[in-house]
Amino acid sequence: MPKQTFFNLPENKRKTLIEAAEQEFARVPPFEASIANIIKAAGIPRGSFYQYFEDKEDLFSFLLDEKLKERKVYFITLLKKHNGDIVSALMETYHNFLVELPDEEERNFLKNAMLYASNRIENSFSDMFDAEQDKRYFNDIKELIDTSNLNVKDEKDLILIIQIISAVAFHNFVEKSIKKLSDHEAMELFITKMNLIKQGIYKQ
Amino acid sequence: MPKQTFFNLPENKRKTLIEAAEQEFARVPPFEASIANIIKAAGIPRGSFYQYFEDKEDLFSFLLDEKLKERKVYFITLLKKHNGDIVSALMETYHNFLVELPDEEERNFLKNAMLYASNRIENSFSDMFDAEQDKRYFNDIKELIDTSNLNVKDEKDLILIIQIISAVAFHNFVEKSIKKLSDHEAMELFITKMNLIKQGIYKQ
DNA sequence: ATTGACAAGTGACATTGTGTCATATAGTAT
DNA sequence: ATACTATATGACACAATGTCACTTGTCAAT
Repeated sequence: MPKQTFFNLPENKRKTLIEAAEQEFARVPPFEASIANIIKAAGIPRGSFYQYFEDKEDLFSFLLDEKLKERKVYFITLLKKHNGDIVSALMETYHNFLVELPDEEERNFLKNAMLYASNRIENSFSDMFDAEQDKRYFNDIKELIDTSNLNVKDEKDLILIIQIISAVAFHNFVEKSIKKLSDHEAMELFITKMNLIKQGIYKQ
Repeated sequence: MPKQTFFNLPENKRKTLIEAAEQEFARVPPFEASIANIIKAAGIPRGSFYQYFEDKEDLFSFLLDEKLKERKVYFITLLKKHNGDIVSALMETYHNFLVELPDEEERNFLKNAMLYASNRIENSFSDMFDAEQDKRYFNDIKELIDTSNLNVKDEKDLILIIQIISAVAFHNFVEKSIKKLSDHEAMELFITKMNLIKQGIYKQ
């Protein structure tokens, strides 16, 4: 977590700094991002940076968490829209992520995060069950999911299902990036995979 | 790829260098690994390193590919042992990976790779279909897989299934590492996930 | 208004690491 | 012996990180 000093900063200074950091993390993966670039763009001295953050990692985590929070809120909206059908909701989330993210910078930030800090993101869903505020988030989601057509016998199964579809969505995105698939191609593959998971890969 | 010079090296010098590199990449994730440490441990001058490799990334890729090749060969063995049941074979592969990897260094190398170069590994299976030598590997595998109980209508579906179970295995490992689960706990979760995928997450 | 105490700001600096290059050395074919 | 090519080497230029001693700002108590 950033230090208190960071949160005490006047609004506009904090915004500028965040904006500069987002630019840098959109430009290159986190491990290549340079603090020097960030402070130059934000116009703050080197020492100040270390007043606000432990290090680059600390800043990156903060930004990533912010973004993921937004995504989670959005996912809840979609879950409602799809009447609790978790796979449909995820498909629209993914579609939106691929083709409707309007901001190039946002897109690249998330792409760099997914490719090079995947461990953090992949567990974004899992983390829900540890942190306190996210326990509430999971409960929200659990309420919304329609389990009547799902093959689950308890809450644990539900968690596993969320993990499975997240893992596949995630993998699909990595595949898209590496093979440079079009949005359409990636979406096709994703849909087929989801169908396989829904009906089961083994014959009954 | 390493430069020809590297392959021209006398056996023992090359071994020493590889050993030093593996140690370093087992110690820390690739982006924190230091060339300085590697050359110090290997006892070669700085300039020589750049005779052999483009950069750290080049060396890391080379080592990773070597390791993955070994894993692939092992997977084929298991596929035979399990009479073409791809899920059973993967479960044993995963089990072996968790509890029977004897070498602490090997284990850490792969762990660092999986956590911080996941994009490379996740596509290890996918890559099979691009590179030439790996096309042969996929054909080998395809021959061995028993598709009679699988819900596949063509080769494409089979590829997707391989991707799905790889993605889930991969995610499971990341989860284990981050939440520090025991081998046993991780294995339990994995088995349940595989069963969900086999029978389908939706009621028929 | 002055003081003191604590919070925040600052940039020079030590340290560590990277990739390059000019030069030295070894190997080989003629 | 010569010329040509491949390899070896470490000093160096450059870039980045994290720290620290010092400065500046804020604000409550007197």
